[in-house]
Amino acid sequence: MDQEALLRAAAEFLGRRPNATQDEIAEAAGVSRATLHRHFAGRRALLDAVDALAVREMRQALDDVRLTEGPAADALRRLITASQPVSPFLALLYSQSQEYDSDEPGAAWAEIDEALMALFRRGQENGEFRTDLSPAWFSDALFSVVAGAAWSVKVGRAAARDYPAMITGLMLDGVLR
Amino acid sequence: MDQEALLRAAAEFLGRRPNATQDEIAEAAGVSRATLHRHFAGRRALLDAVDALAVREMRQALDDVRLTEGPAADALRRLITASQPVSPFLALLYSQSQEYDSDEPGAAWAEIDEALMALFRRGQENGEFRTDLSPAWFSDALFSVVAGAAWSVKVGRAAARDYPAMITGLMLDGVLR
DNA sequence: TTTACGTGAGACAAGTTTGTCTCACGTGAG
DNA sequence: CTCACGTGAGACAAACTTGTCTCACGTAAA
Repeated sequence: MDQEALLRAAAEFLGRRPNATQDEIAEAAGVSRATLHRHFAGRRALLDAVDALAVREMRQALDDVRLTEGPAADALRRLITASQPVSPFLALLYSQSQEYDSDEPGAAWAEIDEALMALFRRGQENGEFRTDLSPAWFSDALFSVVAGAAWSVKVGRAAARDYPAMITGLMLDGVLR
Repeated sequence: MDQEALLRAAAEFLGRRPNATQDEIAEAAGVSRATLHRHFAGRRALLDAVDALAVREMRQALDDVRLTEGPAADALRRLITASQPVSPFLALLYSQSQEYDSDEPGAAWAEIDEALMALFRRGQENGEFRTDLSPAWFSDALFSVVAGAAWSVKVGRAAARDYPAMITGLMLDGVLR
């Protein structure tokens, strides 16, 4: 198992069980605790690596989908689709970045949050999106819904292939017919 | 501090920090660890009590709002409003109920989940709600959005008084104008 | 074949958390 | 005033987790 795959497995498990012990994480990732330690020298290092992975992937997603191009709703759809690989651990990092003891991860997430809010603002300013709810809420809600969808997929309540449509449908149009 | 207030404070803190130690929980609740222990004899007992509190409050909310009466959308609005007191720790319990080691809490949550899905199905059958997304997803999404809103309120990104409108707006109508 | 490397298992020390208890104190009621 | 009660602080043992290391093994490449 290469380090990236190990890190991803650990991240996904931690996304579901923030309380997991190093033993449990290692087992879930299919390696021994010694091996986990060899790759990530301690829990702190592992958490930092998970955080860095999520930030990197979110930044990549933001770059790839070019949030500033085209209609805001289309950009949001692209982003939702691009978020799927990081979705199993996204909410873990984002919400805990507010509880984190280190300044740097928080700054990275703030930047990502700002990019999302800018997208929602753009949509509001050009008339695509409603203006009675705040961009900050939209950003938080998107993270929440992404996390919820990841969880649904993980526990088998939804199919992975439905991930984009589930979120897009709900975020853009809501449940009303 | 009476036991219920202590439990609620602990639950809210745990909702934000599932990893919190007993020391941290006690401090957040404004009591000593010894006192926390006197009320809840150990972490297991505390978690069980938090779970029972959330289940009780959700059941109360479901009873109060009478999900089977009136239009499904109105019932959903009533439920969203009624969920506010339990929102800070709802997602903690619901998502962890799937990871729980005890059968009973899972069963209680399954019952609550079923009531929610029944509401969404009712809405779909009578034409109020879209049918292309599943009631299971709607239920999961509601829990996620409720949790996200609670978090937004807690960290000051949204006002508590806006809680119902934030969720109702997003869940029912989405972000599109 | 040998060598290099990565690994798991197991051991052990250190660190942390938990469970539990005692003592002293403060508060409110009678 | 005394009594009853709840509490925090502190102590300590037990349990658990973490960090770290060594040894033996398996695998792949030369």
